[in-house]
Amino acid sequence: MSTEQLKLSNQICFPLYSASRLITQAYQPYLDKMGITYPQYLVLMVLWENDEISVNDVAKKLILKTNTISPLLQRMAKQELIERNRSSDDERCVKVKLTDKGKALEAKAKLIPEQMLDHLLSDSVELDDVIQMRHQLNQWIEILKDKQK
Amino acid sequence: MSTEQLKLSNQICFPLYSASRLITQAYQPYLDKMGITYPQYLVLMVLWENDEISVNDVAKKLILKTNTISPLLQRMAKQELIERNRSSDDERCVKVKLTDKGKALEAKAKLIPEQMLDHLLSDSVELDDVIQMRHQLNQWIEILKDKQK
DNA sequence: TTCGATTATATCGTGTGCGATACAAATGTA
DNA sequence: TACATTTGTATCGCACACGATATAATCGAA
Repeated sequence: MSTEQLKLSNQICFPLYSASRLITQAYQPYLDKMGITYPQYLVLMVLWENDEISVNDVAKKLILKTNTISPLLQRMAKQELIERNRSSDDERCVKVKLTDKGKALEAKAKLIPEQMLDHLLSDSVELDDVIQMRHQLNQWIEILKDKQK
Repeated sequence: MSTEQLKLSNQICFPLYSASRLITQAYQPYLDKMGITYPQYLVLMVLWENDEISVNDVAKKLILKTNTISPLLQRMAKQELIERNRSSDDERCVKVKLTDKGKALEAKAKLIPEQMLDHLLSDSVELDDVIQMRHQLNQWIEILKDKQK
């Protein structure tokens, strides 16, 4: 195996790590206007698609563990963006749903992607490149999720 | 602009965020054997290429701010992986270099990329795909770094 | 039916990331 | 030379991530 290939996994992990942070930073001005963080924005997106959903299912959709999601949802409940309620079916289960305040953010949030796209595209990174990358990343994520167990 | 395109920035940001975390998790077993974290591994890689380097220059190479790097380096100094010394040229400047213990990790660390590559490649994600993605990500990072200011 | 295993959530400790701020050393300029 | 500005580092507060652990509710097999 060549030295070039030996270094490749480092050379792909670091760009992923950096690009992820930089793009999240590019979201920040828009998220600041809404008073939320990027992980909180992800939770809101899940809840706009799912009326009522368990802590566990939010975690699965975001590929996070409940020990991350649980405090995150507690902070969002404190901000009155969501409501947390024990399920009557299964007393272990906590169901989460949007408050009116949480729902109200949807309109503002829906404008973010369009504004972001201007930041993300350029001469060297075009729409087709991004679509291709998304495809590769999603396949990769599926593989890595399986190995995670 | 189509709905598909409007959603694209979210659909690329989340995969980047998830893939970054999942790949870092895949590194974890190897890093655990060395008793370091992924950001600490990045610092070591910088120091294997640079004998003596300032806190600020480490930060620039890792695209992080000094308020992240500074405590990180302090923890690494406490583990005796590195030494921190005020520069005599410029008293504001703190120079960092590897200890023998830090240098000793290099041999073990150099084996990680080869082992990782097995985890990362598959039928659906081949070497060429990864090389292509790295290229795109690096171009993207340059653009986003400029906009960061 | 009982009791060990599993599941859903929460808590704790540690290590990042990052905005805001502080402070001393160096630099530039009148 | 004075003195405002810039630069390099550190500190503080907060919000993740995540491994380890705890606890209660549910499930499942003898």
